[in-house]
Amino acid sequence: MGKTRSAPTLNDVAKAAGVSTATVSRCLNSPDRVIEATRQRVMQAVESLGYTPNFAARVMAAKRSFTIGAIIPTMDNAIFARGLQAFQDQLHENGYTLLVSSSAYDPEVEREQIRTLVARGADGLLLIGHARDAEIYEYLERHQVPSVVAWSYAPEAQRPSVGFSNAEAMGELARSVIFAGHRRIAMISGITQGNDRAQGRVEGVQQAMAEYGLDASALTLIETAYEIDKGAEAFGQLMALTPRPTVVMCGNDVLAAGALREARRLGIQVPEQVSVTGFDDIELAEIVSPALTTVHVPHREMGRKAACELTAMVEGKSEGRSSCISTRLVTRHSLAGPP
Amino acid sequence: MGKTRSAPTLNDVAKAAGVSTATVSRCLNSPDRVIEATRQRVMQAVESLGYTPNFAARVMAAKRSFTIGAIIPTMDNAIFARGLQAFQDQLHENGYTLLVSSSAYDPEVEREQIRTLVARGADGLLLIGHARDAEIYEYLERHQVPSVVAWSYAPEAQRPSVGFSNAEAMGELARSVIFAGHRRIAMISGITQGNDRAQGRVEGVQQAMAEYGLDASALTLIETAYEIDKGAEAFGQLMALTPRPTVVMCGNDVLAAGALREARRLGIQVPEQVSVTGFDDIELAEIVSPALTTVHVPHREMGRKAACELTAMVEGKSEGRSSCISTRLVTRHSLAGPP
DNA sequence: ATCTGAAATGCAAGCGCTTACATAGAAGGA
DNA sequence: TCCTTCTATGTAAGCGCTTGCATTTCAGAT
Repeated sequence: MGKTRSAPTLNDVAKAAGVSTATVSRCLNSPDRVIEATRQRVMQAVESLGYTPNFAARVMAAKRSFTIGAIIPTMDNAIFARGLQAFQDQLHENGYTLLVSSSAYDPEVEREQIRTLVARGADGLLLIGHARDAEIYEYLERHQVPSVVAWSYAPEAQRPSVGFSNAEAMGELARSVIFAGHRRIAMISGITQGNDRAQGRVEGVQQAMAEYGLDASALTLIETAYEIDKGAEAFGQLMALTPRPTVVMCGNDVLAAGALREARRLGIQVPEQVSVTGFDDIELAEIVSPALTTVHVPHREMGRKAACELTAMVEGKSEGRSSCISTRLVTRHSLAGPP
Repeated sequence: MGKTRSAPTLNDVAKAAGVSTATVSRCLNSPDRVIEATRQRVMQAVESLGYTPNFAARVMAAKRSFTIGAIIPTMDNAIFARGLQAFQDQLHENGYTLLVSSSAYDPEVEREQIRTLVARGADGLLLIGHARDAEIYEYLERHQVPSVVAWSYAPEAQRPSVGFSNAEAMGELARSVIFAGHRRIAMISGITQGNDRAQGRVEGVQQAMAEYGLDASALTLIETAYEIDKGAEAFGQLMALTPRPTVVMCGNDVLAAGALREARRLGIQVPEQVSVTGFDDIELAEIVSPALTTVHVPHREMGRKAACELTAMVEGKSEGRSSCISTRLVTRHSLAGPP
């Protein structure tokens, strides 16, 4: 197959330009430390050889990767998409690259991914939610990798977090549900085990019930994975109950979409016969019919803030401050009074 | 600041276990080349030090990263999610890690991402669609990075591809639309510029029309970005036409979901007053109402096949074979005869 | 007991880059 | 003119790992 031209290295560029590798490196990394004429010669060589620096070598020598890692529970649905996109955009603006992996809500997998990302030289990590083995935080500390937690706000934790109070946000929605007259309340929650966001949302509902003098332990609760089909299934079970709940509050919009789909299949009118609510206000919420009454989470804002905080930490400009973003109710058509 | 215990290296492990670094390395990479007793000692040291190999160093020394890169046009919606998930799962089974970036449908960005991924030592690349500068393929060749194209099937191209014929798939749907009696056909397509999938889908409709003796140039076509809002907007424009089309074929389910949303807003009954079709059969298709008549693409199968082919190429076990997967029509409720 | 060959382990040379330090000109002041 | 002070560039030491080759070890054969 003839001469196998293999990828050019710094050295090749240096030779071609008649300078040392140090100069080429400087041209690429701090152009102003090199005189104009030399720089042009070097850049030309780079261009004509089609040189791309070897990342591994660079990371190794510089001990800096300008890469941020993020581990999200799932890529399957849109829950994290918008926030992550904003996170990435901001990161890019700040000169960093994002590496994403998904843990499938499995702590064991997550731990593994964290190690992988660190081994790959991530300068910082974005984590979702606080619930996590202390050992993991120790590991990050040892490797001196800063991290911020998003989708959850807990100023009392020593970890910086950028998010909102899941309990309060859901509580607000629950109060308006109760205010609409509902008393037989059911909830389809995500798995609360090891998921502080899901836990917070359940607590939010319970607190609101307590506030209104309802028996919070009377809340009919089904926990299931955050999938459309699961939401549909849970809704089916709930509708088989006697007496039937008059409202089904869902842990997120995906679950709610499943509930709505099942309602349609069963010929149950929403909101005439039963009300349904969501959480997150992803695009889906507006597409389903009836459009979902839900809690709007400013994902973009959260993503951007998390990115800024994290890069500041990586660059030693911040010790890690938590910030709280505020959610708001979005009233559409899936919530009405009880039948 | 006291003693800063920093991350342990191979060397630290070697010392702790009283062996050479070579032995530790072998323990980790080919355990059977090391005697049981030694291995135990080493593993114990690894464990107690909390050692994680430095990825950059490993890649550099081994010239192998067991990493595959994928550049998809967007992460925003679910179009690529399912296929990519399957791709990743299979990759994981084969012992590889996936790195994903999204190009926002911008060739310039894509080219950059490809370079980045290669620089990061990706052993192979997954690309979406064929339309791409020849220069890019040359670059990949020079760096000896194999690639496979997915979401598109073109056996005549020298690049291996795993996908389906977008034209045929859409053609089949179009034939059934025409068969249902529609003559005034409109289409909301993704941007066809530099997107062979979108082009193929449009051609599919036109071919079907030609087959049935309709004037293919009479197809009312709107090109727009693959976003819900855009789909809604385009649908609005189409409905303002006189005479109104009796069916709106959408380039994918996302666009169709937008169309349906707008129809509801305008008080237009689907499919009584106008029919709507989608493409892809993502979860969304079943959630919207009426549920979409669409083309089912076996994304998972495609993802797995692409992963297998690509890893085979990386390992020198394949020269790169293309394979075609087959789509099928899914009849739901959004398509009926013309009013 | 000695020899042989295979198996286990050690040695050390890189992989491609960054960067502290050394060096060489150039420019300006005395 | 000579010396100081910059500035631009070169030199070379790693970064943490893998791996070809050399060396040691040890079981079995003689």
